[in-house]
Amino acid sequence: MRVTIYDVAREANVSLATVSRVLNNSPHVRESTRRRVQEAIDKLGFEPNLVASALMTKRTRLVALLVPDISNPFYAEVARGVEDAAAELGYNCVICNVGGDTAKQAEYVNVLRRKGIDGMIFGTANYDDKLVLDLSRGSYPLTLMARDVPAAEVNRVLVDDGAGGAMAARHLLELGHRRLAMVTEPGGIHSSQERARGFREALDEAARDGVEAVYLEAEGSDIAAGLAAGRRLLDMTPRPTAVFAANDLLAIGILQAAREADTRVPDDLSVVGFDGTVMADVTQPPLTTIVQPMRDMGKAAVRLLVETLQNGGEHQRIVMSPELRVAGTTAAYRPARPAAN
Amino acid sequence: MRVTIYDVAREANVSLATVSRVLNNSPHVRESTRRRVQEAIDKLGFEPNLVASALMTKRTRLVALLVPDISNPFYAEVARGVEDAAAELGYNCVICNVGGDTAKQAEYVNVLRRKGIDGMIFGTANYDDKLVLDLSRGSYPLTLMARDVPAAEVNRVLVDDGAGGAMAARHLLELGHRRLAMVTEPGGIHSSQERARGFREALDEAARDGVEAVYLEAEGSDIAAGLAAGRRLLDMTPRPTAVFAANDLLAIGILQAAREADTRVPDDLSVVGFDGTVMADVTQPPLTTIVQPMRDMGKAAVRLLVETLQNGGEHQRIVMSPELRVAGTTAAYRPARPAAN
DNA sequence: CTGTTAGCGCATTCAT
DNA sequence: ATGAATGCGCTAACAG
Repeated sequence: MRVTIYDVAREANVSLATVSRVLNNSPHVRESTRRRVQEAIDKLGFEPNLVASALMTKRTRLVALLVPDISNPFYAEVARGVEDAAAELGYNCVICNVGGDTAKQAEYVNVLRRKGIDGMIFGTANYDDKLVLDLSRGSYPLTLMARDVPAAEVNRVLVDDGAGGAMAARHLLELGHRRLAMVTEPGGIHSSQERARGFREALDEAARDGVEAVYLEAEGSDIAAGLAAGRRLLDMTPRPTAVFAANDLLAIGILQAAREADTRVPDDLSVVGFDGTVMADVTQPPLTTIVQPMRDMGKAAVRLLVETLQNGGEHQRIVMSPELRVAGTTAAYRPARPAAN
Repeated sequence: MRVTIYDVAREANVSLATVSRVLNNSPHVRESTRRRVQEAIDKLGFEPNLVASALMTKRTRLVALLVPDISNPFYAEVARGVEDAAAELGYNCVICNVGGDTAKQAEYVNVLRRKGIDGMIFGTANYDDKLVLDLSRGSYPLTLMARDVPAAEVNRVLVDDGAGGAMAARHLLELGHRRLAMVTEPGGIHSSQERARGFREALDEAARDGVEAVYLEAEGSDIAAGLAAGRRLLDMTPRPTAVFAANDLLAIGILQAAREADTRVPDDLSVVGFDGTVMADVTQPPLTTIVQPMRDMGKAAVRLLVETLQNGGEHQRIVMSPELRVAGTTAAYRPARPAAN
């Protein structure tokens, strides 16, 4: 970056301002001068310094994506959508793994703002996230992604978790299951609670014919937590014949627990997951799951954010619909089970 | 970002220069003035604008990571390492999905440079990548990651693919397999070829007792390509008793082909993958694979890059060792197979 | 349509 | 140890 706008101006016998106008496609430039300037640009191989430009315009065309962990397939898929849409719109995307650490997250946000990042997508936020509320009050451009903070004035891209839970419930009921279980994520993860609510309500609607349901809270959100929860589940008497897990990883853990216990899936236990990550496709049998449109969610998040950046305007809220993908881990309830082995 | 260094200077009754010195921890500031300035900073809630700073210093403390696809678990894991190490060193990380498109990649790089990105990590590069060579000649700070461009003067973090291939070969030989296959990625993917070379050489060393090996080139690098290759493989007569796939996804595809054909793994066919992504853990049985230290590779890549950014100096080359992780898809060759079903 | 004049917010000489 | 002056490379009024 050595040749500057000034060099171009001299080469083309015009002023800085004219070069700048050409660069920014201002309509107020005669075609012949535009060409002359363009030639000078090409000849000198001039490439505008966007840092200098950002200092004036206050826009870096950089957005940030904050996620708990980019190596988690769900967030990786979302990130793919975010980056794709950002690139399409002329933005680049800064990625941040914030884990669960609130202080770390605040520090990240602070540095990013000072670096001139135009706006952020939060793939992680608590229900009453102070940081989000502060940024929202300062009207810093934000999109929340798969996590809501009801009190904040920001864009949102959500998935109808309740509807997803209901889909799982109805699927299992239709297969004839009457003794059901759900494994939820620990603590106050809002989306997990919503999935449970939808599941419960759908069961309640159908409760006329003696449906029982038990709810287990896992001790984490990963495969190991699913395995532990699965073991507890399989020890229960009477044992549920079908289980809905709040995410795919938990479901996969439950599959492992079933294998340990020589419980056949789906013959002796039906399992439904949530997310539809690539992991669901490689289990054996492939996991029946409630699919979130991860990539599209990422794209939508960027589009809302950029819309806010460029046009301001009202904050938008997009609620996407999950979808049941029936694969190999669910089957009709069979009252009379053949002896195994 | 409304309060500037100038406001602080007035508040503390000093000049801009002094405030700047305090901000940059210059030793030439009296302790009492430093404190006075610091108080003014705190009182006003001043936060330095890093864009302005970058315009002077030419350093944004932003690095970019270019990968084919962040939703690919291998790159997601690498990205996790990159971002972690970057954060630790005070850098942020811009992520870019460049797919296989050379022109798109060049365009990305161009914009990133103009945005002042300090250096880049290439998780994708051809053997004689023109872009990498150009950047290298312009002495733009670069680290190549899992892909080499021999002629370039840049940092590198590589994995000993040849050694990995050899590990796979020796593992299978030790299990008594004598009729082997390898499924490679298509075209000129250097790492895949190296894995094949290591595999072949290890077999050659042991060739005294009649080892046969066949090499299949898959038509892609994903599960579908593995499935197709697996079908071809299982149709061969005599059929190989063990197969080494150039990556986990291909291996998973082969597992699926085996299932289709009622070929039991590992009883009737042993399968070894390469990478050690999370996907390898959730197949049934879990995939025996050659593990790359993905996260550490990402961290090392950043460290080399930042080292170059801060101290210049010689370009470094780190070669990491892969590791055999024996799981459930490999077993001893059994000449007399019991009738199945 | 084009040129002149000011900055954006900070770092960095060079004096003192 | 501190201050005054200058400029990083560009955009944005405001004239003309």
